[in-house]
Amino acid sequence: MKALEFEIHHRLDGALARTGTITTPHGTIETPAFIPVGTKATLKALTPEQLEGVGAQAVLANAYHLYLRPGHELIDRAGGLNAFMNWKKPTFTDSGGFQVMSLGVGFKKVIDMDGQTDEKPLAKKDKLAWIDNNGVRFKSHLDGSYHYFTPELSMQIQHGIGADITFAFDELTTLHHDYDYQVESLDERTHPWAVRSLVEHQRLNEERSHRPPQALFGVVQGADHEDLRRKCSQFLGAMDFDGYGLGGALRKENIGEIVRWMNEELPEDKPRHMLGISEPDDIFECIENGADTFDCVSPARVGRNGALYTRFGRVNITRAQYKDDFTPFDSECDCYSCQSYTSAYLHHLFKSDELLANTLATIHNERFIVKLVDDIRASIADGSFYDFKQSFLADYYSKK
RNA sequence: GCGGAUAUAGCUCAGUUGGUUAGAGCGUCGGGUUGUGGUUCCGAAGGUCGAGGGUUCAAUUCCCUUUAUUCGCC
Repeated sequence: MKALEFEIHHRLDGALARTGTITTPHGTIETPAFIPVGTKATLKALTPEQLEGVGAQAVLANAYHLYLRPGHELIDRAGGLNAFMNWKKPTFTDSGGFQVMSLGVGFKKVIDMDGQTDEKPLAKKDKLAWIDNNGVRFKSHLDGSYHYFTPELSMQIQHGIGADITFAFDELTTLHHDYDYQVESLDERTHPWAVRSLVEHQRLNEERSHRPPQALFGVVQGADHEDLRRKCSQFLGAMDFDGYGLGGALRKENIGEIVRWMNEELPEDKPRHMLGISEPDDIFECIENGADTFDCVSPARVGRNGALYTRFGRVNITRAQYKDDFTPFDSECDCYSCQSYTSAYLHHLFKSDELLANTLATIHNERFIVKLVDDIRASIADGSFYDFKQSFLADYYSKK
């Protein structure tokens, strides 16, 4: 059994977009696809059946969180992530590399897409991560205990968890780091760590032959510098990864261009996963420029806070206009929430701080983004991508 | 009937010996959220300080009257 197979089915003329299938030991993913995030082996507020109900083809969990609790050895003893969380389809795990940045530099606006923020980095005393060229020292946000992550440990954790697709341990820099730091980060950490991740990964796949083989994606960094993005893509592209993660600080206004720089250099016959992206305009840009899969917490997070997606943009269900609106929130939506409840009821659940609010909002938002990417996939297959993009985005941002 | 207490934002209450545009929590309204540090962050609106009169340069604050609520006693 191979860890991963990738087939390309359709291509978009004049662009890097394609449709295809990623096949893993736990099933197949039709791409492009949106992969919901279940950080701690659950998509908050949803059962696996509900997650499947929104059309999720896979789920992405986080090595850092599961290492701290309940521990990757425990998940291994449970039979792996799929068995542990009762999820039958493919799984991904992030390496913990994101936490190097979020716990270390700690910008409140984590990705800081536009690079223009008033947010200050964490003061030294508030930092929970310290980086060196061998790895990263973390202070657990749960109990304050110290842990030292290396590429090898990240891979051991990700193999213990047992996701089908894992990611190399990398350093996510921000747009606030200067060019020299970006160069140093690639040369001293992200590149050598990718090599070490791959070596340890291959060793673990042999050692753990009783488990289904796992795939490893290298993660491209380089912030918004074309030379660094291309250089990193070439470096990682020459290695024996099963696919690639497109990561790091991405400037919102030219996210498509940055993705193109990477995908022009990366091997065409391997899948590319866009880390942490889910806004509709970003998704269109990234797919057009060759991204195959996406993950992001945003649909779930904003949903739990009462912001729901519609064809005409994102709106807060807590707004007074929904108080006595007895129609479905989105009459065009085929999700369970919109098929079964009114806006007035959703509004009431949020105002009352009821748990079901989280469930219904998460179902709607995840379904919305999953379906959007499904529709984009169909539009590439039938050649209507540009028309679909134009009309969708015109509606979606018509109010802004 | 007598005595006491209380009246400040929609609600529950602060308001320091009288001193610039009277505050908080909750609620209301609007916005934010992009490889998650589980119920979050930001902002806004809203008050003739029960009413009337008086003292004072100045009253939510002191005095008088009155109204309402509430407690206790006949």
